[in-house]
Amino acid sequence: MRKTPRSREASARRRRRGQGRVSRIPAQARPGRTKKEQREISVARLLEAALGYFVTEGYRGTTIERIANAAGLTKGAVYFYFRSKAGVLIRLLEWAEESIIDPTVQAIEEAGPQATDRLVAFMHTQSLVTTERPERTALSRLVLLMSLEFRGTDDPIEKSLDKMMARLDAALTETVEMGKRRGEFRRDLDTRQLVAMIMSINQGCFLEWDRHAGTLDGPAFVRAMRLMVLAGIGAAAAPET
Amino acid sequence: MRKTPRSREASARRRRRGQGRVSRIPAQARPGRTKKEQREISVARLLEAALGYFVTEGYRGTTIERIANAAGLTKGAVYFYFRSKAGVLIRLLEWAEESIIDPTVQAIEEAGPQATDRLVAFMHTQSLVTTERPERTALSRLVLLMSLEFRGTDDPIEKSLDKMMARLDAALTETVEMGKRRGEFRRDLDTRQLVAMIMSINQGCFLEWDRHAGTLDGPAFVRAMRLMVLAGIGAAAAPET
Amino acid sequence: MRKTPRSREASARRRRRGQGRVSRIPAQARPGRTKKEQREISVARLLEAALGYFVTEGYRGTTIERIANAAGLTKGAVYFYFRSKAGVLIRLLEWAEESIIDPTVQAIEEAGPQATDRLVAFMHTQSLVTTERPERTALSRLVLLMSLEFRGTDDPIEKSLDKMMARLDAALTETVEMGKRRGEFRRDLDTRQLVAMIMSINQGCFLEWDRHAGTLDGPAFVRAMRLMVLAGIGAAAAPET
Amino acid sequence: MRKTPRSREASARRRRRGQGRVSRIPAQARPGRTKKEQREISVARLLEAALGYFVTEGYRGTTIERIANAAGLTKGAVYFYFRSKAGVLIRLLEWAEESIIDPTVQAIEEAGPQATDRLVAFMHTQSLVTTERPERTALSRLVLLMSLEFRGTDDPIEKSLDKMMARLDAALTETVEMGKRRGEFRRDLDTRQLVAMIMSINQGCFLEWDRHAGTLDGPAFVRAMRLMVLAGIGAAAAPET
DNA sequence: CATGAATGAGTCTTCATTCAT
DNA sequence: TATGAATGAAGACTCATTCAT
Repeated sequence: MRKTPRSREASARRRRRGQGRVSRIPAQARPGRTKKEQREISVARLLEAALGYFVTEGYRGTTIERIANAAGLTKGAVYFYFRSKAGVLIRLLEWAEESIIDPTVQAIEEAGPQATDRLVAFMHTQSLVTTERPERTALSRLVLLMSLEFRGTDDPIEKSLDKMMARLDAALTETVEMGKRRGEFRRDLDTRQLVAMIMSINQGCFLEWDRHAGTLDGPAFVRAMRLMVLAGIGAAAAPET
Repeated sequence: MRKTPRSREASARRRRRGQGRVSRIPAQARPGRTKKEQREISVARLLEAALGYFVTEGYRGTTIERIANAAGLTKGAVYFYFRSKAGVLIRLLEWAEESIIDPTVQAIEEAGPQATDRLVAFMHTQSLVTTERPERTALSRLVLLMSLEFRGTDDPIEKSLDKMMARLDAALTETVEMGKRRGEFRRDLDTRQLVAMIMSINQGCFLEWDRHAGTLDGPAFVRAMRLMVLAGIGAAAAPET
Repeated sequence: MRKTPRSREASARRRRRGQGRVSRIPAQARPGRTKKEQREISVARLLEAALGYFVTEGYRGTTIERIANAAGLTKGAVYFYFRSKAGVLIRLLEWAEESIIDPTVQAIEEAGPQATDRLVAFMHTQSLVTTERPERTALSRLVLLMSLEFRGTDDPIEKSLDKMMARLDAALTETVEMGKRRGEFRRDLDTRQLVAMIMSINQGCFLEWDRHAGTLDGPAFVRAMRLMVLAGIGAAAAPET
Repeated sequence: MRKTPRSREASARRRRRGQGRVSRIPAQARPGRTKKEQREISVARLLEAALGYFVTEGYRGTTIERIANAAGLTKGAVYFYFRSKAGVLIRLLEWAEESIIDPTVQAIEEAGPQATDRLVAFMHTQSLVTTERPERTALSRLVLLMSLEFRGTDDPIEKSLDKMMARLDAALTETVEMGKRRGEFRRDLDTRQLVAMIMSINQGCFLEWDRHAGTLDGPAFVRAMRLMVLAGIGAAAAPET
């Protein structure tokens, strides 16, 4: 029993002396593309592959080689496009900030005048479940998972993750304060606690969703989440028992 | 001169380890202890050290050597007491099952006749925050974190983790069903979704608590959580907006 | 400062290995070689080094590092070319099958019509002593030695070794039966025993040859062996005393 | 696939924290024995266990712990009775010298006046197969196997093994010379070669016997060996073909 | 643009050996 | 007489990273 987290799959040994190699069309062999196009395609494939592995096997659990192979390239190519393994994650995190955090913050700001609407906007843009753009869900998960994996690491990556989370905290804090002012949200709980609770539920739902991988009814789950949060935070909420 | 088939001459073994490590009194040198006592002390220290690292650096991120050193022992000692690195985790998980899952399930069963009481009992025994027995919090966190790290691993550890989670699921499912029957809980949401939500909040709170490491007011946070869950799940919950 | 989940900072890696090892020109630095050539050279060197150590120090007694160093490479290179330590042996065994067993079986089949000729062919192709292609002797020795070292191991290597030996057994059995039919060989001994005896002498001679490492006169020894076997197995053999 | 020569049997993990330990009557607990008796019993058990493992798994392949456990004792006990692992082998080798080499040399000297008788005596005392005193066979095998394993080791053990072999060589040399003088043995082969051949056959037979573990008819095999050697070495031996 | 060879630090694990009790 | 705790030096194997082509 020397296995463990995504252990040394026999698969990785497919390598050998290059005889039985899975027929893999070398990325550069594809015809009729400018270098720039090729570059973009390769980078995109690499990032997608990395994203897929990082959110399922973790950062440490993913080897550069697996990423490269999944993208139809070799290890060296990763170093051609990225400074290092961390560099890949950093790029992914930048992508997450652009496509998750920015839109979320923006959606909150652009939502109607009611705090409740803003809260709903927050939950929806987090895209817990989405079939249209699956990589968005993966990116959300990435932020959550990497926060966990890099917690207490003192790594620049931790900082940048913290920064992203802080942006969400800030947007939510503003929303909660507005909600309280407007009488939409309960006032018996500290703003800080309320924000923490919203984030808790949001993140917790990601975890649960993953845990039941596929056996949970997506739309129903999202609806349940929305109802729970609104009921829990609402002004109408039952007084302490 | 090669001795006995490539032997480890005892001769040349002059402790060359002392590169500044904390001066460490060899554990066995401590006087006046029976072997049984010594064993218990060492195992306990090792488990505590492992627990501490596993929940902060992750399983993969923790080396056997660090665990050993933190316990004032050497790598070899870990292998004297445990079969392998996984063996350490397994023992920790057994401990978690005994001291977290068992009491939680029991507390739910022994709580008053009301489903609400049972739900509160669940939340309290999960002991998100506790000063009395800090290792209980760590053990809860361990279960959560390891579930993440071993997800999709096909490792026996994953199975045992799943089993533990399933026990909580089962206890909560029963409670939710009772609550619905008795009119305590809302009926507009599927039991499965409700249970998933409770678990989500529970787990999400762990995450948030960690994330704000110490800057959150414990009791207030726990109270917020309780209020949120009760409001969200309660019969009095506001109908869908 | 802990970087990327417990990362191997490239930074601090200043070759601190140079503890007097033979000055070793990094293999890849050698100029003017295509990758294919380089690969072949490295694999060949590695296999030769491994063969040399395996037959003198045994499989267990040989470390990957020694093999690598003897080939002017580092441990990592061995794992670049072979799956594992066992993988090196397996490749060596394949080589042995091709260059020892195959030719031996073929030589027996192609030898003249007389069983005696076939037997002589068997002994000669086993190449107990040969100056032309010294690695053939080493490979023969390897098969013998590894059979011993892996005996009762339940390792796939044991199986493949058994298979090789079985091929020799089969070829000899056929030869002995033919010899008996044609009246060339004695009939007072069971075929099975006769075959076992031929193998015994063959293997025993390897052992003795090794034991007297160089102090025995090669050609004379081989001649003695041939005479012994022929006299012992011959039809003219003296009846039991 | 990280196994190999008698690899890390799961069995060795039977250890654990002493719960499921196989019920093992502690050697020292047996009543009504003087210390001297106990000593002798323990040493004997240890030596037998070591012998059994050394000849099946090899010296390197045998751990002190396995020896101890097989003898119903613990590792420490081995160090109580023997200086080291090598010490165990040395004692075993002394035993082999006493019970194999000495009797063999003596039997040769005491055999009748004919060289042939002496040669037969040599082969018989080597006791390739014997049911009466199985440890004699094991000890013979030990000498052969350890010669192989320690070959080229520069270890004192190698020297002592060489010494033992040299005694057999000497006795055989004398016998062969006598046989040539008396016209019993062929004179067309150098004495050295003849002696080497006899040793070869003797050792080769051990190997073959082991290889066919049990599927060979013992008495018939021994008889075949005797016939082969006598025919091969005899004066009546067929002239070179 | 990308590959393949090679490196070496790091990590798990094994095992002979020591020693207090 | 013997045990159990503990050590530490290997040794197998992994993987991020470098570099010539």
